[in-house]
Formats: sequence, C-alpha cells, structure tokens
Amino acid sequence: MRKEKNLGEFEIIVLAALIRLGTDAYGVSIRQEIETRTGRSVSVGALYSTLSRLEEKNYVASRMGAATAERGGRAKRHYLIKAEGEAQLEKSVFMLGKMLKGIKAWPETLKNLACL
Amino acid sequence: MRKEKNLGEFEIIVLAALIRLGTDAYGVSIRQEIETRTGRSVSVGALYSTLSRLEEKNYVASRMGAATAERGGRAKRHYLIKAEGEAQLEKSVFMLGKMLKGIKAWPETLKNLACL
DNA sequence: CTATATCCTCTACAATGTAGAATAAATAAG
DNA sequence: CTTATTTATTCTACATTGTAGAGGATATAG
Repeated sequence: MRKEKNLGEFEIIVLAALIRLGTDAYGVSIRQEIETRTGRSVSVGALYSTLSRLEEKNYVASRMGAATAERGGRAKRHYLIKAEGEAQLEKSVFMLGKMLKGIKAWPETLKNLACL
Repeated sequence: MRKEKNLGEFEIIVLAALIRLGTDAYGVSIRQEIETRTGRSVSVGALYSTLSRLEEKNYVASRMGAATAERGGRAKRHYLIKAEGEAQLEKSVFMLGKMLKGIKAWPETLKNLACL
C-alpha cells in the first residue's frame, strides 16, 4: 500500500472542483470551474497530469463516456472523486485550517474557510 | 522580476507558522509549531530548504541572532514574513477558500461511485 | 578536553506543477 | 467524400516544491 502523502496545492484545488461538479466533471468543465472560481489560468497539461496522478493514488476514478451529437462532440472522460480522495482532502484542508485559523488581517479571505 | 507563482502546500503552512510566531520564529520553533498544530511530522531539511526558497522569492527575511546562555544555546536564525509573502499567502488562501467554500459533506462517502 | 545539547547547512532525490504540441474524433461545409 | 473546424484527451519535457537525513558549527556542563 502506498504511503499516505500530503496533497499538493493544485491537487487540493482539483479535488475540490471534482466535488463541486459531481457527475458533470470532465477535463474541460473542471478546468473552467477552477479558472472562473479562482481567476487563475490552468493549462490542459497541468490538469490532466494531476488528474492522472490522483487516479494512480486511488483518489479519483474515471471512465470514458459516449460521444454527443454536437460539433466536435467527441467522448469525454468523466472523473469522480473517491472516498479515499475525500478523506485525504479533508485531512489536508483540516491541516491548513489549523494553521490558518485565527490569523487576523484577512477579513473576507478566512471567512471562506469557515466550513472548517 | 520573477514571475508570481502559486505557493506550494507546505509553503503555505510555513508562512502561516511565521505569522503565528511573529518574532519568535526560528527553525526549531517553526518546526514545533507546525508539528503540534497539524500533527504532521516535519523534517529539518524540509523546513530549512523551504524557508530558504521563500527567502529567495523575497517572501521572507532572516537574520542571525545572538547565542544564548543555555546549554547548546548557539545562535538562531530568525525568520520574518515580508509584506510580499503575506500578500502571496493571502492570494493562495483566497483561491483555496473559493474552491472549498460551501463544500459540506466532508465525512460523507460519494454514493455515485457505482456509476463508474 | 570530552560529552552532550541545540541549531543550521548541505546534498540528493522524489513528487508535484506547468506548458504546449500532438493526436483523436466528431460535425459542418463545399 | 474531402477538408475545415470544434471539442477533448494524451504525451513529452522540464521546472518547482517536498522530504529525508547526514554532517558541521557552536554553545554549556562536567
């Protein structure tokens, strides 16, 4: 069994996006979700290689879907976070929360972490 | 001017520790702060190389202090987060917050795994 | 001086982050 | 049907971060 390692920053973001998107998660939508929500640009390669690594770690599952009847509507690969992935994400977020909790200076920013 | 890059997960943790410790921050106390607060073990090398990289990026400043009159009380290197570091940390935490905000069901397992 | 404690530096390598070209597969146009 | 265009994923290559631990420096105690 692979030793449990801490998630990287981008891995956290990707896993969070998977939770947000639920069954609608595939390459393009995930990328879109992250970009619009964080304002940060994400290259295709960055996203897919991270997804692939998360899958190797058994944090994420994927399956090929069917093509759709739109122009360029080739088959998508759908991604879903697994229980192990959620658990690990929770652990990482918990750690960050422990470190960040109580640091004043950020009025709005920390409010977003109130879910911890 | 170095391009602004996103902070890594551990970098976030270290910067947060620096804020928490204020003027008491030096190698051992920083390590202690992170370990007790997160329950995660931190190797000496991991910490110092991260601090050193944060300093190169102008996010942190350090200076050598004086020795103290305790057994083994050799001089400590004191670290202090800089304004640039705080700004960058806030940016990273803001992004994470945006992605994590509103995710409720942490402990819950996704039941949709069957559809894979 | 030798022992022991505290603390930092250095080296080496593993894992994660990132970009963009290449490729694949679908419909639309002519 | 052949080419253009659109949507999507795969692949390759390299940069940055993460991590461990040996080793060296410097302090007091005895």
